[in-house]
Parts: sequence; C-alpha cells; structure tokens
Amino acid sequence: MPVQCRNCPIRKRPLFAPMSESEVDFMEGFKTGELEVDPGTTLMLEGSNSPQLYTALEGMGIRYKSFASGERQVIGFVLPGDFIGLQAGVMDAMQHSVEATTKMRLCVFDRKRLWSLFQDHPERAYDLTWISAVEEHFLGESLSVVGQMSGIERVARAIAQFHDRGNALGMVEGKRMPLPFRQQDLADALGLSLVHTNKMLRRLCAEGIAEWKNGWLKVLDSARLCETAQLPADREPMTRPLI
Amino acid sequence: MPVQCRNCPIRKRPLFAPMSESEVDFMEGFKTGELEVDPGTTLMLEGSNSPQLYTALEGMGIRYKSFASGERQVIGFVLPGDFIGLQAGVMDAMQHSVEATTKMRLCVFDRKRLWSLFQDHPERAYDLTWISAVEEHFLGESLSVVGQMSGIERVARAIAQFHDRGNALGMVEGKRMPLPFRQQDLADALGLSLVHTNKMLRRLCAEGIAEWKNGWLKVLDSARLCETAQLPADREPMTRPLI
DNA sequence: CGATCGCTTGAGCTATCTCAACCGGCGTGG
DNA sequence: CCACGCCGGTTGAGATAGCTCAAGCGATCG
Repeated sequence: MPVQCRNCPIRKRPLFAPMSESEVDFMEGFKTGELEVDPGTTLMLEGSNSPQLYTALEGMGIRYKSFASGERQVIGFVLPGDFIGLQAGVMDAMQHSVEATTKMRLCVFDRKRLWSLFQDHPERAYDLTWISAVEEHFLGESLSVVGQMSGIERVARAIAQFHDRGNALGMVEGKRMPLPFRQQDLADALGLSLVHTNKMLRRLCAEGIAEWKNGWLKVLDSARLCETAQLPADREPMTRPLI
Repeated sequence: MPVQCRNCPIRKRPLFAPMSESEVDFMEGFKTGELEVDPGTTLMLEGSNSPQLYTALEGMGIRYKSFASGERQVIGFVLPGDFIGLQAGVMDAMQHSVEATTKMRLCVFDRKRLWSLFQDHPERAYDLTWISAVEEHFLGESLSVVGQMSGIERVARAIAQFHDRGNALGMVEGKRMPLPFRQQDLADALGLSLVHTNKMLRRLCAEGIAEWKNGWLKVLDSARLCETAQLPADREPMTRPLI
C-alpha cells in the first residue's frame, strides 16, 4: 500500500516494477494510443522535438548522444516502464536520441496534454518531477562509474544493475534474463573500447561470475559480482512513483 | 520578453543569468529566509534529507558523490542562480553532497511548501520539472565528456563551460572571471588524476589559450579554446525558466 | 556461396596514473 | 618576528590500464 509523505502524496513502490492496475487506468486517460516499432527505429532524435511522449511497455532500447567525431555515448538503457521524452516535453528539444534495440511496444502520449496534467493533476506533475529527479540520480551514478572506476568494475557494475532491473521487472528466471544489446552498446555506455569491454566480459565469465551471450545474461555468483562492482550485497531496490 | 509555448507557459531567458525583479518577487513569497555560510560548509549531505531547499545567490560550491574507496566524483559546480536540493525535496534523500567552496549567500525555502507549489502554482511546478530536466541534460553532457574525450579536451571543455556561465552571469570582466576551485576539484569532475589535470592546464596556458591561477580564470584565445574543447564557436547560451 | 555482423584474441603503443620530490604562500604558535 | 607545518600547485620518471590495429571465427542472410 502507498506510503504518504506528510505534505506530498508520494506513493512509493519498487522502481521498474510492472505497472499496477490503477496506474494503467490513469495512463489510459492520457494515452492517445499504442505504438509498436521494429528494432532499429529511432524514437527520439537528439536536437529535435517530438509531439509524442512514450512509456515503454515491452522491449528494450538505448539512449545516446552522438558526437561530431562519430563517437557516441550511451547514456542509458530503456526497459519496460521507462518514460521516454520528458526532455522533449518540457524543454525545447531532446538532448539525446532514443533507439529501439528490439521490437518495442509503447504507450503514446500527446505532448500537448502535458500542460493540462500540470494544471489538473498536481500529483502526477509531482511524479513527473520525481521521474526527472530519478533520471538525474542515475546519470550521476553513471558519471561516477565512468569517472572513477576501472574497466572490470564498470562492466561488473553494469551487469549488476541490469540484473537488478531485470529482477524488479520479473524478467529473471533461473538466474537468466534477456539482454538484447551488443557489446559495443555496453562499451559506449561505459566509456571503454569494444575490445577492452569484451576482455572484461570474458574475465567475468572465466571467473564464473556472470555470462552474457546470445542476448541472455546469467549471473552465476551474485556475491562476487557485487564485490567486483563495488556494490553492497544488501542494497535495496530503488522506488519509483506511479505514473 | 517571454516566449510562450503553445500550451505551456514556458518563459525563457539566458540560463544562469541573474534573477529578474518578478523572479525575486515570487521567490520572496516562498522563501523562509536567507542564509550565509562559510567556505567548507556542507549544505546537503548525500543520503540524508534536508528540510530546506536553497537557491544560490552569491558564492560558489561543489556537488559531489563520495565513494567507499575514499574517491569522490564531482558531478557539478554551483554558481549563483542554481537550485540546490530538488532531489531532497522530491525524492527521499539527496543523491549527492553539496559543499560551499567560498562564502555563500543562499535563499532558503521550506521543503514542506514544495507540495503547495505543485497544487497552487502549476507554472512554477512546471519550471521545477524544467530545472530537473536541465540538470539531467548537463549530467548527460558531463557523462559524454568523461566517457569519450581525451584529457586535454575535457579540461578545455570545462574551462569553456565555466567561461560561458561566467559570461551569462556577468562575472567576466576583461576576459577574467573568478573561479575559486582547486585543481583537485576539477580533476574529480573530469575523472582525471590531479597530476594529469595540472599538466593539461599548464599546456593550455603554455599555448596561450587560457590561464587559471589564484582563483581567477582568464580566457586568452576563445577560438582555439572552443576548438580544443570540441565546441562550436557559435553555440548559443542555454536558457532557463524563471523561478 | 559471398557478404555482413557481432564476437574474440593477440601484439604493440601511449595516454594517463602513481609515486615522489620540491616550491611558495599563509597561518599559527613560540 | 621567526620557524614550522600545511596546503595547493608543479614537475619528473617509471609503470600500466586501456587503446588501436589487425586478423580470424561462426552465424545469419540474401
């Protein structure tokens, strides 16, 4: 049941968990439709604006920024439940691109309704701010990882986080979860070269900590993974608001 | 004069610029007081909550995350006009610490009033979300810099950005602006060692691009600085909403 | 069957790190 | 008023994590 903050109707529950009934109901009111896209589709383009905002219902994707040099920085991975396009909604333009890695099913909102949401549903507006603050938090985490940790630590951390999110989403069965990205995507997220990322992955595999192949991730030794990732084994899952 | 988005009352003007009259007036309504702190004061502590939120009026500070290993990642620099504590206000706890580098004057808000703001001032609530989205944008930028750029590029980029913000705040006089941080702070922000950061700074100085000493930054060759920082020389300043 | 894609592995190179020493300025205490 | 310690900055030297280049492999697809 929801926890209430004294003055703020913050309802908390596990982050990235599948949506509840009431959540779905609410969304139905704002959604303008559903969309299914093929792998490789660009959902949002850096620098452009989008008349639509999305919530991922199924499938996975990537958020990234492109450089003039042709490099790219992956700034996050999109999993079911994630909101896409808040920046487009509230700022002039997206600051990063979003691309579908797998086939995705999306809940579509109309950007124009965002303002009415702020006017008529302050709790939901609050939630949006919450989402944005959470994004900010995760970006801060990523920055810290990329700025301070060694290659093996970065890779282990990423694996551990994927596993956490997979767990929260009920995607893990028998220690296995789908992870349909390329090593290049992970490398671009961690600020490492593809070659080095590969070597670190092989190392985790050789040490019996985790395997990732054919789009499936299997965590074999959670304790040593946490250790390598510099994460406490008893960390509690993040929470996110209903939206 | 304010630009209006069709459905959203977004008012735009240079980011980081000093506050306008109306802005100050509005803030007066919500502020519960002012605070002046000495250098070294911790304004927000990672993991804790704060009953107060701030807007920096004068002085500068640092946002950072600490590691178990004793390392830290500086995730941003606080300059006048910056909002401090949105995460504390909207999430359970701050995700990073904030420390005053110089003496600072702060505008103090009561966290409890945040919710009434969402209820009664949807435009301001919108602005808060805007601020959060902008933070997110800058963090994404930082992540890209730390993840993809070389040492000299990172340092040049940081200098260029300080200079941009200084310009917007009217702090630059005769190409000089105050920059009261230590090289260690910059190093921790860029994910470089102190020694290497120093060497890159010396290089920029030796090449007549920029000097930074005794707390003052002087940009001598803006064009070459932009080039080194991989920034377009004609970039336009960010905008931020009134709050 | 050839081409492409993602993954894997080896070898050599270098940007960056660590260690260590030194310097000047400043505040403090004798 | 001097001596000392501390802090921030500077510089050199050697070590290494991670990069680039390059080649090869299996799977998939047309």
